Amino acid sequence: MGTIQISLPDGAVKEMPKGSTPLEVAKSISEGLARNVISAKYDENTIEVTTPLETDGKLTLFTWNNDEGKKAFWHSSSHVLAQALQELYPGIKLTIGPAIENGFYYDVDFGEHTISEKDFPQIEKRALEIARGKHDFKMREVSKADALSHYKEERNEYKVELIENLEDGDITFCDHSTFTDLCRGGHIPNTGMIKAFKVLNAAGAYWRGDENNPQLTRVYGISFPKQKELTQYLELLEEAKKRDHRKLGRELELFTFSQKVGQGLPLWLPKGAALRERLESFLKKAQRKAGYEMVVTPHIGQKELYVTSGHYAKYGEDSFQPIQTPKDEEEFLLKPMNCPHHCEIYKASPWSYKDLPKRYAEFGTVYRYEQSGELHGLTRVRGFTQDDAHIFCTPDQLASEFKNVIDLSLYVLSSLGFDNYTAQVSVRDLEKPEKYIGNAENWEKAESAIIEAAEDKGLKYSIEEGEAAFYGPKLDFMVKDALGRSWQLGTIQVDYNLPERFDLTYKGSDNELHRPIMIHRAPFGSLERFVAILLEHTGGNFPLWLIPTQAIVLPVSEKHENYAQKVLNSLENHEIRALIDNRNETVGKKIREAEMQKIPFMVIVGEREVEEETIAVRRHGGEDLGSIKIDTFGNLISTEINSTLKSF
RNA sequence: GCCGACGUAGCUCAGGGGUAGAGCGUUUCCUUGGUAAGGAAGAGGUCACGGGUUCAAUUCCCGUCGUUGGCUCCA
Repeated sequence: MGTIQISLPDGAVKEMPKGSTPLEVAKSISEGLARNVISAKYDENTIEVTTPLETDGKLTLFTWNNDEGKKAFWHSSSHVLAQALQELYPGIKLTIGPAIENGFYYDVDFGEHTISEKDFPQIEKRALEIARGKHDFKMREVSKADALSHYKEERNEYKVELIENLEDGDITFCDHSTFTDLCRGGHIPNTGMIKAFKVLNAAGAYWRGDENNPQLTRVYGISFPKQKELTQYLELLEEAKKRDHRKLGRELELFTFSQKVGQGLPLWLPKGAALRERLESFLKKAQRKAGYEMVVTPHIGQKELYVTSGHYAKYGEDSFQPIQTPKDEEEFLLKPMNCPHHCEIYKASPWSYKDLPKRYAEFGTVYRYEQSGELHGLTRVRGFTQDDAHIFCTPDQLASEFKNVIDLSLYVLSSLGFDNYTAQVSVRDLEKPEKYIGNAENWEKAESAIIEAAEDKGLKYSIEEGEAAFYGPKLDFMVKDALGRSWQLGTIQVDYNLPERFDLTYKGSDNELHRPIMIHRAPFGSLERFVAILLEHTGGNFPLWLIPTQAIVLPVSEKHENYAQKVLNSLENHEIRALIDNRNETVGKKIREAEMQKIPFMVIVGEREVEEETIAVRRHGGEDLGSIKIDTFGNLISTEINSTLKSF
């Protein structure tokens, strides 16, 4: 029996007997590692920790502290979930059960049976019993014919379909306890590592993600090596719920909805509207410096406008239906996009290459009939305002214009304290050309323009195939909400198609007419969604420059109201947005309520302050800044604002 | 749009076949209080809406609307 050379990530090379397992390698390093090792990778292949190693290679061992380790842990847990479900609900059909970012799920066809929250405890109980049995996960190779007959016997058409798409010789089953599942591999050594198990949710999910397919039940769960970690995770979820923008929006009186006005149509309350206005003027200022011009367009446009743009063919069916007028055959649409209007603005005059780029910006409110099941607070609504702009430029200008827009977008994100966004380049799906308009050559150009710009700016980005808009590829900035759901905020799109459809031209230096290229861009995306995500990120503690009320004056008693009023006026003269609370309540209560309203500064005035002509300042959270002069306070606020809000 | 859950006072929620309750908020009065809730009294509900079962429905059943967790979609 020979030996093999196993190299480890730290560069060390272990010589081990041929057929050693990753677990044995771990043991040779340390007992502790052997206890904690969950899964392994040999060269580029995910393997079991009990898989014998037969050749030289590079071994990586994973524990719970690696994402790969968690993935194996959760994927293994989904097998346990499946076994528990199969035992409790005989006759169900299992489909797929992957690990996800936080936990795992298993998609199951329950037939006539439905499950709901009431059933979770007994599923958890059974799953934990299985886990405690410390059953080993064992992989075995199965021929395609055997695999097919196994699942045909079970009358599981889903697994049969999966296997039919696999190559013979590349099919493995995984066994543990009495349970067998089609599986590619990547498991923990045995079920005993799973000490805590929670079924989180059950929801409908289409087979293979296609709404034309049957709907399965997706059972979500999460598991941990320690009970304490589950408890902590659940506490984290509870905390996240407190940052839900729908809850904070109500508490901070920013926005509301009315069934009478209509689903998905937000009503901005005065404080929310003031906040929006501030966001708008912030961006307008930056855009002015960046050479944008504001335009204004109406909320409706003739149907023909959207037939020209292609929006009608693509989205007409799923939109608010055309508005009729007294005149026969005249139809208007609520605008779902601003770009067609802006194209017509561009068309209003002839342009020379010397005039370009033209950058038309508008806070344009658009209406889309989003599916009812999609509506969600302010993040997905049917009427919303885009901080939209369209840049019309020559091919020569495209790269630098695109990069300037990236700069502007990053400026917006950083001014609002977003540092954990991801960039995503959305390109077309080459296998579904029917989803897109325009020719391949222009798509090619547009896609590479975006990727080059992203590279040039040193953005870390992922490429998402099939996520492009129907008229062009895009670069999106994605941010997660409190519950970990990812949302698109800013977007930048390159478009060769609308200029063609609207027959936009400019005269080049050769005295010939040329086609401009369009960049669609919105650094916030929509004001509604942006405010929602910002609320969840800040928990309502907005940056000082943005927050509706920066300070509240709290007189200690009614005797100090006159002075408090003077203080308020003075704060307003310092351009501090302040309120006064002169209700007949104790200071303690006023402070408590100001704290809950998340007002950054409480300005308390009583006997001492009247005499000394000062104010006692308390910061949100409790820090006492002591008695200071109003001018000092004014300086403190402006210094703080200037440190977060740089100019563009 | 699909699958599941939910809908009781402005908000958060309890209750349950015999037409309703708490806390906070609100109103009035007392109190003039120094860094996270001072006290008292009062007002406020077609129990989402529409049907059905029942002597009786807010409660049970069905439908509609809305909200919500997912799926699908997202110009």
